[in-house]
Amino acid sequence: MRAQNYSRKRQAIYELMLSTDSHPSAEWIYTSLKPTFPDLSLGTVYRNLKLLEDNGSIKSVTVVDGCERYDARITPHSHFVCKKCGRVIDVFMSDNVDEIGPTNIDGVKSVDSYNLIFYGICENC
Amino acid sequence: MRAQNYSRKRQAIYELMLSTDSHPSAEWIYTSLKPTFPDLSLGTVYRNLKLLEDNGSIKSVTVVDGCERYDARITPHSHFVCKKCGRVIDVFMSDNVDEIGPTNIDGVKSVDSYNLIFYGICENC
DNA sequence: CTCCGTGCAAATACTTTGCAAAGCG
DNA sequence: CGCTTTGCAAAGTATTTGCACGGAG
Repeated sequence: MRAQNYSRKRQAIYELMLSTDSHPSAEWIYTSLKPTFPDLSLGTVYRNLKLLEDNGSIKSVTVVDGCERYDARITPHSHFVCKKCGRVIDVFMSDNVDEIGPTNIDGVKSVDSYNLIFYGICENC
Repeated sequence: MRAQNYSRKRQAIYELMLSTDSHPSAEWIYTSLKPTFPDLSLGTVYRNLKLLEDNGSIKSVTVVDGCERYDARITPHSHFVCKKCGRVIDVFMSDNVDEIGPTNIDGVKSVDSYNLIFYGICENC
């Protein structure tokens, strides 16, 4: 097991993820990088997204219209999803959210994360 | 447009949904009802779930391992998803959750719902 | 007769995977 | 050389849809 990130394409995917707050889908990344890497294939994007997710570099936010959406922002925050256009927007909340956290839940051994998503209409729609 | 729910199979699907708190997937419903309706088809289950969702009788909770999970409990509450076995458990919280609600979010016109999901390990795993 | 509801199978759509070739240390 | 990464195409999987038939009013 080596320290890894030494693939150009993986690097590019990750950097693109870091540079945007649009919570990209695999398709979006593919389309964005295709001009720069004409031989890029969609399979590679999927593989690398999964890999980056596994090593904790990015997170899966949610599935919008059947497409998985990712976020390179690791610090805990919530999201808003536009029900019309599918846009995903970061939502930062006062830390009172933490107070919701891990209450005792019947039938649950341990809680280690949560995901809070708001739904509605964005200002462009 | 008539008041409708007068299909036997739809009725059965809805009643099954009401009788369980396991947040079924289409497949689970299909398997459960197949003995009673040997000629039931998966397509019908999907069609009726969508229909019930559209008319507000049930709600989509989340997607676990690629499978959409539904809930006939309409009153607002949260969920816990076991990352190992995929079990979905209802979570009822003190109403301080409401306080999280619709804060002003940049780029958002209106918020009309939210979805809060906890992840962790359930007591069976 | 006219709709609604359904079985069945084919079609979608996103994602995963097998494999052989290319890259990198 | 050995291990990683990738393109490509095929396979997978959950879900949707077209169509013709069956049932209720």
